[in-house]
Amino acid sequence: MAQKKHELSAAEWELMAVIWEAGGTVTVREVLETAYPNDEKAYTTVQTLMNILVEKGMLRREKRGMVNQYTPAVRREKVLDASMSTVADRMFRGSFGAMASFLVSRKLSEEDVAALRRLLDEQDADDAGGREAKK
Amino acid sequence: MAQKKHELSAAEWELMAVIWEAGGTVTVREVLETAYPNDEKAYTTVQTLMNILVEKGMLRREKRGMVNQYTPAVRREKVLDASMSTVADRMFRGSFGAMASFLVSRKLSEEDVAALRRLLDEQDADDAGGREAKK
DNA sequence: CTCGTTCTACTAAATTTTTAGTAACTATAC
DNA sequence: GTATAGTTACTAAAAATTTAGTAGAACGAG
Repeated sequence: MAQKKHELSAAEWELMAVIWEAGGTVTVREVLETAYPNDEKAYTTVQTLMNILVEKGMLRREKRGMVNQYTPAVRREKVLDASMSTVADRMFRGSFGAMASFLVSRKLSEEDVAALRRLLDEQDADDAGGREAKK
Repeated sequence: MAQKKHELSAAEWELMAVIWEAGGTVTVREVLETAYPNDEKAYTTVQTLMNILVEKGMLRREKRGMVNQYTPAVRREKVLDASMSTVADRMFRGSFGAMASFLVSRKLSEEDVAALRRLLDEQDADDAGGREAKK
């Protein structure tokens, strides 16, 4: 038995990023080779982490033949929602607006800013088109 | 001796948020009462954390009379820079643009979006006024 | 078959984070 | 001046994270 908090740790995010990127089902070997092409971590380390991710409900494990196949059990957006909320709480007193402002004023390149403006305009168009706000 | 990584943990951020907010110099007692008005944590827990924050270079400690006074040794923006970079690396493959887009499309309220747009416009004005890009 | 490789399940240790207790030292209230 | 309340320094243990080893099963090459 184990953890109450099902937040992703740093190492776990590293793996999940690779797994989501892969698109479908992956093995320990595949994740290891993608994430740590120069054996920065041991095979069994990745194996252990992936099993923890199963316990945390982030991955599903299914044995095909001898080998375990892992599939994401949660969409990245869902996890980002939770994680970014945690970050906002921790660093910006819960304000996503403050976080966005920080990014704009200190972190975004000119191209980033231009893209963001385009996104805002699109969103306006959508809103005008009658999409209702989502909880 | 101890840690190599001087990143702030969750509990440490909680305290630093209060301390920066306070504006000046604080004591353990003050931080405890502000952050945990209902004794969610023990006095000595906060004391220990604040001393760890001194070790990490986040606070300066100076004894006034019997009591330790703690002062921020780093500005919040500086720490945010580092921490947000870590978050971007972890969750958005290092892309602040992607992080900002995520916020806009999934997290910001209408008011947040409006404020963000104003900020972008201001920034445009500044750029037009001849401020050069900052590294 | 037997050998070497690969994989799994299980175990466990090192590190970091989180929490708090204890002993001893003041200041002060009386 | 002595008890008390608040503070510090020190210690330490629980919990979570990170890392990896070991034993044994299963597969493929020859």
